[in-house]
Amino acid sequence: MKRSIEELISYLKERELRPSYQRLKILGYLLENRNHPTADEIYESLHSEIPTLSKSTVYNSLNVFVQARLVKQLTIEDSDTRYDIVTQDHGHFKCELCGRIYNFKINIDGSDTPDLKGFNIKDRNVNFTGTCPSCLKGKEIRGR
Amino acid sequence: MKRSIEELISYLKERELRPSYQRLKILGYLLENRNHPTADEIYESLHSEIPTLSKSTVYNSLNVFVQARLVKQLTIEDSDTRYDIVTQDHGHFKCELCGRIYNFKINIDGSDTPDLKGFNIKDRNVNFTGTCPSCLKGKEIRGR
DNA sequence: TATAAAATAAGAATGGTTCTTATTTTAAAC
DNA sequence: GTTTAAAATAAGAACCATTCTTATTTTATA
Repeated sequence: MKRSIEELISYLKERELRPSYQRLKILGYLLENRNHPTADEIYESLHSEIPTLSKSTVYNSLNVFVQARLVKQLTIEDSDTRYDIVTQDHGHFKCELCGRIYNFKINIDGSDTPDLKGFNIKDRNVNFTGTCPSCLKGKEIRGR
Repeated sequence: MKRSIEELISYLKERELRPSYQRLKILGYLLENRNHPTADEIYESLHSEIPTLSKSTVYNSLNVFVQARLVKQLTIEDSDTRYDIVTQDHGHFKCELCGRIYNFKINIDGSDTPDLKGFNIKDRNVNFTGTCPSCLKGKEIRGR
């Protein structure tokens, strides 16, 4: 269900970020599209709605959101930077066939990892790649 | 201890990769420098030794090594692509102050993760960022 | 309403990586 | 050792994701 504008404004004001129209749209997009979009996907989608939207604005806004810990930036493979509105630690699985990204629950915070004794952990990323059940099923059916 | 040329040649031949001089040097570099270097770091280092070495060759060789699963490509944050000769699953911790990358042992293969039931997992990456003990110590001493 | 600070627009610039093509190197066959 | 085909390299152009620059617009405060 779509968030109200007031909710989105709150999101930003709580973090002392000015709620410009563009920022609200970008934030709204991330809340409605939890498929870890790239900056380009966000831009392409909103650009049709806001013809004057600048790609610089999208990048700038995303960077500001990441800085404010409102959004999480993730790179699962290559230099494929994506954004996630769910900032609590969780894993990401990327299917190499269809490219879809699945979230999964993780139980790893590193505090009990001997190798990391004395380290101050700020961010945790768990990223897997492989083949999802849908694509595995497709392969089997095609007899590959 | 430096690996013999014969060992390096074996590494490549086992995977049906032609052991050109440049490839042997790049592979040797990764074995001797297990600090997850970037392509540029590898290039800059070897370039003084092989003045005609091309950056394309470094990228090409690294990509071929990754393809052959001889080397692992990792991206801990941003679009900071690095290479690791240790291909067994393990975690990486990157210090945001000094930039150093630490390896740590992980106990996560996903086979017991309910959310990933039916998935075929090919690669696992666990990446943390934060502050390492050395930098934390430095901060304390400076009274920050 | 006025004003200062922040954000945006638009495109230039940057830099990491890939592409292109001529040349060189490798390896197999003889 | 020579020949030859295939693979790899060199060198720089090209690409593209992202950042930078600066004039203009928007936001928020007084």
